[in-house]
Amino acid sequence: MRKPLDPDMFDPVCPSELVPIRVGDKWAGLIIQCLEGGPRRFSELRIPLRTVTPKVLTASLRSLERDGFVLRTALPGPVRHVEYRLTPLGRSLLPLLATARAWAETHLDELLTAREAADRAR
Amino acid sequence: MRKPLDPDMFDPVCPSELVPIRVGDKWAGLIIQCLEGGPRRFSELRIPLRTVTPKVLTASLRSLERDGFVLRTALPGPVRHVEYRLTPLGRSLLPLLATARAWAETHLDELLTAREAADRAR
DNA sequence: CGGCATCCCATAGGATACTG
DNA sequence: CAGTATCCTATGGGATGCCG
Repeated sequence: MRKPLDPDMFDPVCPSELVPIRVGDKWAGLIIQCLEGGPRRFSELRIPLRTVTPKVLTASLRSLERDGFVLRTALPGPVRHVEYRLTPLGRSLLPLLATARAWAETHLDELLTAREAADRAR
Repeated sequence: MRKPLDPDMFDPVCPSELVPIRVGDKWAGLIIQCLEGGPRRFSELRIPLRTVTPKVLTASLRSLERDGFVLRTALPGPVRHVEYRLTPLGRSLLPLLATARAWAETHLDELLTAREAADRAR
């Protein structure tokens, strides 16, 4: 049984781009949280990540793999099947990502308000 | 009495660039931690931040100000004097930055080891 | 299915020099 | 002192199309 992913995180209405906290590159944080519930395949990752292109997703996964956050496993068989899973090191980032999410939930609108006011003032 | 800053944070031997956690732009996290101990002037910030150029420091401070993390105050008087201080919103990032630092202290060498191994394998 | 090859562009950020 | 002004480049990331 796989843990469902928080839908808000990928909601274009609340783009993570506005959150001034990033883990790795643009997609790494989301990827790691996608993998929290267990291994995922390449195309499974593309679904919640909607707008990510294969090239960029590959690059991000390779980077995560290189730094020991993610383990890539190509399963044998007639059909091609590749799995990505978190390593313990990758899992060590989960509390941080949860904290970042919590920060965003309680403070992001303050940021937005301040930005709006600053932009209106000039 | 101003709280001394952690020297390791700015040590080129442990460049924060390797830490896959960023708050805002390249310098924002360091700036915020520089301001933790109280208001600082422009040129005071340049000292721990050693390699930052004035242009980039200005840009980062403007961005932090725009988003309500930092308050800029130009004090009156014959000599020019500008102070930067954290707002409550800016302070709300401090626990996050502390967590990031803690992560780096306990896991950064794992990352480095994994990266080294991955680079040697290819 | 799980990518890679190619092209392209915007932006971040650094170097250097100058100023009110 | 606290910035601006210019210029320059690296790279992150997107678009598109092809492949075993």
